[in-house]
Order: sequence, then C-alpha cells, then structure tokens
Amino acid sequence: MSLRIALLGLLSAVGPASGYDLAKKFEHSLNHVWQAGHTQIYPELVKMAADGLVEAEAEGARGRKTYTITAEGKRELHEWLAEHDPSMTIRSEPALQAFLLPLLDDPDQAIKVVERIRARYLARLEQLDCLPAEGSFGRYALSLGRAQVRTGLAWAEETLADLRKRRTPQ
Amino acid sequence: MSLRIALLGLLSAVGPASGYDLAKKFEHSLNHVWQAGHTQIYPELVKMAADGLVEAEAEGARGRKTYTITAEGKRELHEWLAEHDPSMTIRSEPALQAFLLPLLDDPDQAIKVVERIRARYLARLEQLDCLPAEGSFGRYALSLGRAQVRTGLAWAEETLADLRKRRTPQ
DNA sequence: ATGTTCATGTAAGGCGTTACATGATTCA
DNA sequence: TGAATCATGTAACGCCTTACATGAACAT
Repeated sequence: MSLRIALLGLLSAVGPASGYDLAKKFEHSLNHVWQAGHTQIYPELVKMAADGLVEAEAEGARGRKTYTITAEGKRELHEWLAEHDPSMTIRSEPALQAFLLPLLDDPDQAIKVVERIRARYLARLEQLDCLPAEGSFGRYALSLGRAQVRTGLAWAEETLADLRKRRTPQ
Repeated sequence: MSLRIALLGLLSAVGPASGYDLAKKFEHSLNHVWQAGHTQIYPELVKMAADGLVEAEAEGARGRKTYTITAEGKRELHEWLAEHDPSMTIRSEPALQAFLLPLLDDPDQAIKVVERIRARYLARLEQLDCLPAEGSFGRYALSLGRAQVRTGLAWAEETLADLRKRRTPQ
C-alpha cells in the first residue's frame, strides 16, 4: 500500500509526471525512504488509475503518458498521512550481519565484515550528501535518513575499535 | 535469502530448536533486525531441510520437530557473512511519513503525525531495553538497533520543536 | 550510422502478510 | 471443564526483484 502513497506524494508535490519521471524521482529523492523500480511503478500506476486515484493524460512524444493526481487520490494520501500508524517492520542486512558477528571466532574476519558494512554506509552517506536540496521538499525525510546512516557509520567505527582492542589485548 | 541466514544463525547460536522455538527467538532477539512469523518459518525450514542445510530430528511431544544445522548449513552461513555485500534497501513507513510532512499546510496536523511517530519509536525503544542480555549473543545488533531507534526518536523531538516554533512565530 | 537517453511494458519466481485450520498439553 | 500455551501447518493474495523485450528520439 505504501508504494501507492509514495507515488501519490510525489505527484502531489511535483505535479503531473510520467511513470518514467516518477521512477527517476524515486531514485533521487525517495531513495533513503522507500525503494521501487520502474517495473513496479508502471503496473501500479495502471491500477491506481483504475481505482480513480490518478488520471492518465494524453500520450506525448515517445509514448509518454502523464499522470495527474485526482481529488480522490489527494484524499487517500492525506488520510494515510493523518491516520495510518506507521509500521516498525525492519529488514536490515547490515544489522543481520551485526547480529551474526559473534559466530566468527577470528577477530580479523569480524573486522573485515564490519569494514564492509562501514564502506556501504559511507557510500550511502555520500550519496545522500549529493542530493539536491530540491526545493527542500523532502527536507524532513532527508534529515532523518542522514541521521540514520550516520548512526550506522558511528556504530561501525565503534565496533571496529572494539574488535581491534580485542585482537591485540595489550 | 536472508530469512534462511537468520534461521541458520539462530540454530548455530542456540543449538537445535523447533520452528516454534525459532519463531519465539525471532520475536525476542532478532526483532529489530529481521522479521518473520511462524507462517514463513515453517515452510522455509522444510525447504532448507530439502536443500541439506538443516536436519529434522524425530518428532517429540505434541508433534514437535527439532531442527539441527548441518555442516553444509554452517558453510552457507559463514560464506554469506564473509562474502555477501549487505543490501542497503530500506522501506521505512515513518520515514515515508516524514517525507510527506510538507504536504500538510496545517502545522498542528504535522505535529500530530510526528507525535505518533515519536510514540512508536519510544515504544520500540522500551521494547529493546527490556530484551534480556541473552548471553549477550546479539550484542552488536542490539547496540546498532538501539542507536537507530534513538536516532529516530531524536529526529522526532527535533522536528516537533521545529514545527512548534513555526506554529507560534512569536 | 551508432550510442545514449527516453519511455514503456511483460513474465516468472520468490518473499511476506493475513486469514484460516487443527489438535495436544498444562494449569486453574 | 475451560482457558492458555504449545505446536504445526495451508492457502490466497499481494509485494518485490530479476530478466527479458521493444522502440522512438537525439546527439556525435
């Protein structure tokens, strides 16, 4: 259901757009919040049009279809935002690897794992830092996303220090 | 694939266990890292047994089946931990709501949304604080999980302060 | 002419959620 | 006897990923 909401939110924020545009926006502005590729977005827009949440406008150059949010779509969006209790479901592969770390007897191996996690967080942080302020629309989510990644990075640094201390007790 | 890994990790850490046990462990120790209910776990264990990663032992009382990790299972687990580049895929409903906040013109409405997010993070933090040290097996993941939740909570507090300032400019 | 970007889709298969369904054991 | 807990599963449906497939327009 949240994919719909994300699409409605983008349409509401940036105005009419094609599936292609929305896929780009996803990558550049919602990336740290929700993920979806064009193969998920195109069919979903068709369903949303069938449900009256968006309207497909006349095709333009290169088969381009422009979608616009409807009043009904805006209503659904606002209702979700105002009423929906956000689920705390989490599936984090870095955290799963962190969970499994004690299985590695060799501290050097554990260090390698954490170094890889650290590199991933770092790359992600750089990616977020390059995001355009973008009319500052996504500012709240961006500050949350950045903080979360920085937290992951800090955890990695601390854990590395800890593991290195254990490796060389003296 | 990660569900398998999580199950192999638990079996490796706590020894032979039933699907029921594993579902409980999931809830009490992997909760902030990965989520899965018994309806996902039971069929997965059957598949894993077919793939030779675990062995189902004789049935006990009340139809209980005990699973043990095999050498092949341990190999897969260690390989994943050592080689797998963790995916950064994230789908966070709180963050999606944060993203959409600027759509609300009324600051009071925005405040309500953030207050609900804050309450959810707070509840989650209390839940984590009640977790048993549990032989401290999940210690690294727990510290990461706690830090992540605290970050979300801090974001909510800051955002509330910011929104309240905007509401009453004087 | 060739490569890149724009633009759209389908299909198969796996992962995840919710609802449904059953029955034994233990404790009050 | 009745309620709670232990213990297992199936089915339907929806969400997500990966791979496949097509073609127009534009820049070099």
